Amino acid sequence: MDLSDRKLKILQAIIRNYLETGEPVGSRTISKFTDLNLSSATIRNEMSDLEELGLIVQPHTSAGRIPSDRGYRLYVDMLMREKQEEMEQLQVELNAKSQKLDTILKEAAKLLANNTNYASLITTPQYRTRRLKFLQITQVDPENLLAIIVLEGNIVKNKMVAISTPVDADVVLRLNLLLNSSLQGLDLKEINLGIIQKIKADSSGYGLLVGEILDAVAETLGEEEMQTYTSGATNIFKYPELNDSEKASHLLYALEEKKQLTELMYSEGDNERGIQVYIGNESPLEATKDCSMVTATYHLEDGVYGKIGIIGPRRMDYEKVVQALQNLMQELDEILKK
Amino acid sequence: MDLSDRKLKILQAIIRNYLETGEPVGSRTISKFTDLNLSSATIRNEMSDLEELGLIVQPHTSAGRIPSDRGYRLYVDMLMREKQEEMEQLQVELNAKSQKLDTILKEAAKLLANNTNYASLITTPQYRTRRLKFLQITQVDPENLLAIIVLEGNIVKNKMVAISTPVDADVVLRLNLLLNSSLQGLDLKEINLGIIQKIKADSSGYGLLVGEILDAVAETLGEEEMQTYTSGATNIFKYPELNDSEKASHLLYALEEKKQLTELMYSEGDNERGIQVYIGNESPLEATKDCSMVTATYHLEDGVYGKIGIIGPRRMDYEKVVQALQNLMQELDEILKK
DNA sequence: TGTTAGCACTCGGTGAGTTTGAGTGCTAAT
DNA sequence: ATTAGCACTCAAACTCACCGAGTGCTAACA
Repeated sequence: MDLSDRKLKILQAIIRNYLETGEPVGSRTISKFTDLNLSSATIRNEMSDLEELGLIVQPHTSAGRIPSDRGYRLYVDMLMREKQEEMEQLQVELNAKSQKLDTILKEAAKLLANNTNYASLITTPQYRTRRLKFLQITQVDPENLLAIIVLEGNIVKNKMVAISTPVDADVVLRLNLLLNSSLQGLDLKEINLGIIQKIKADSSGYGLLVGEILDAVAETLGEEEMQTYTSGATNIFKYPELNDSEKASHLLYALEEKKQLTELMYSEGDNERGIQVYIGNESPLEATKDCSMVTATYHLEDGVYGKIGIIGPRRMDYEKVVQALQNLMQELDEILKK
Repeated sequence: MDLSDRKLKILQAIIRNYLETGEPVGSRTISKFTDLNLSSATIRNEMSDLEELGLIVQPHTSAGRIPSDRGYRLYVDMLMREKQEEMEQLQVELNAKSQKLDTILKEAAKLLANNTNYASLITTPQYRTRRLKFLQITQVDPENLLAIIVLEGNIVKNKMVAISTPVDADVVLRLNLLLNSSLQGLDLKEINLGIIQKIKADSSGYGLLVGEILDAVAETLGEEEMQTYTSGATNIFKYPELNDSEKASHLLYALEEKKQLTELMYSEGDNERGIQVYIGNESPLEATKDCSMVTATYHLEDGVYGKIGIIGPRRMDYEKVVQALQNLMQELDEILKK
């Protein structure tokens, strides 16, 4: 049996209708809904075929049909191919008043959630490959030094270092010189034990102090602080099929914990550019078995990227979501590249 | 009609029992449950009185009784008075490995939620009255200066300032001297327009540059970035009486938005030290009409404080919650004062 | 006078039986 | 190849009787 054009049209009609109503859709509905001018009986025959092909299922005998995961998949794939060119803008407007990255990201998540009525999540970008621009040690008070670390792209981190013995100003000055000349321009990965040993050796006399500081710096840099922000978690209550306490609770828990979802978003290695769609059981995550998830990647500059995702019911308006994601990605790119 | 000791005991028994089961409790249960050795009939009479006093209510004729908001209130007040002295420790152990305030606070919220099985929230402390310890300007690259601001208590903030014209090293040095001598030791409130004008006047020649920097500094300090972290939001699904989508959705939305809840926590002005309890409709917030909320204040040092709160069902184990809050406050005090 | 036993009454919850209606599959006619 | 017609299915909604926990009241009791 083959997938005639008519069958595809019927499948599409079934999915569209189901997206709207959330109810199983019957032959009569389709017969009226489409412009194919076919009777419900004919539709029934076709539906029977579609079911045999595994694209739609009946929740129980004598109920209408709903799309299966495979059905959605086909639909999404079709969509993606079609919508490649036409691009009606969906208004997504990031207000970049604040320069702070995390504020922008949080706002982006919120925007996305509000625009789509699904839950959204977004991660901070990964800086693994950034180079150290410079490093500055300052004496704050007799017991504390402040280490300020500036990375390429003007990412600033700081760390208070409690020191065991007071030092005076010119030592701090020399420390700065030493550390900067040794570390400047290095990749975070390159600042490893070897280098640290070498610096300690070079620092005639201040070995202990230098050690303390380097440890602190390494620790600060090591804090891989990828964060994930979520928004619109409560949107899921808008969809009756997720709105039972069992499912909602699991899903919300996953959104609160974020860890698993974040991992999932980063797991699809190859597909770094472009949009990834998980439909129902395609997701390895228990909590999202009854949902669909659409993820995308935004790019800051070469090699530095973060992820955006949307979670909603299986009957998600994939068209709109993909649209919204693309717009947002574009806007993020613009703002972040400044 | 008076509140005899016996009535109090019965009320207490009713509440205790209801806290456990979540079901309306009947006279027979109390008759067995307490050591008063009274028949159910007697209990019924007493319960009838308690109902007349507005301390308990029947959800419908021929059902057991459940505590009213007033009943809970009485119970909580009794509890608070009694438990003033005895203090069995509840294990609350903050792992202070990271020095970063927000990490500690997030962990505190999580801990609290896990220990109590309710939802928790915590705000970052307010620094309004902190003094400027010192300020440092560093040249990062030809177009950018980095302003680092250290406040009392070693709170570090930083801000990148894009400058219109490049400057050389000794100008930066003089800037540092000027700004520090003018601003050091000042309260954030004291750094106002007047002072800024005066500094600009003093900065013969660099007026424009100084202006840019001061604006940036003021902006950074002005960013009153009180944040609220929540945890354990999904715990509310554990309580059937909150576990209907209408209520849960509202509550979770409030927890996601945080704004209203934060305002509420800070609204009780006078009660700055100590623990505040809102039972059901006592709260002005629509979203928590079916919940109880217990809030407490933790103190960093004079005048600097933040809030912790717990949200759960009306039948919250107030005893445990108050206990947990007190322990956590104590622990926070210790860690944060370092 | 306070406590108790007994009894009639109330009402939410449960479960069995019934009805309804949307939807299907099959067959025969077009 | 399409359609009209019809018998069949089954979840959802509704009805109804019954159960039992719990009450209020009254009368008896210590």
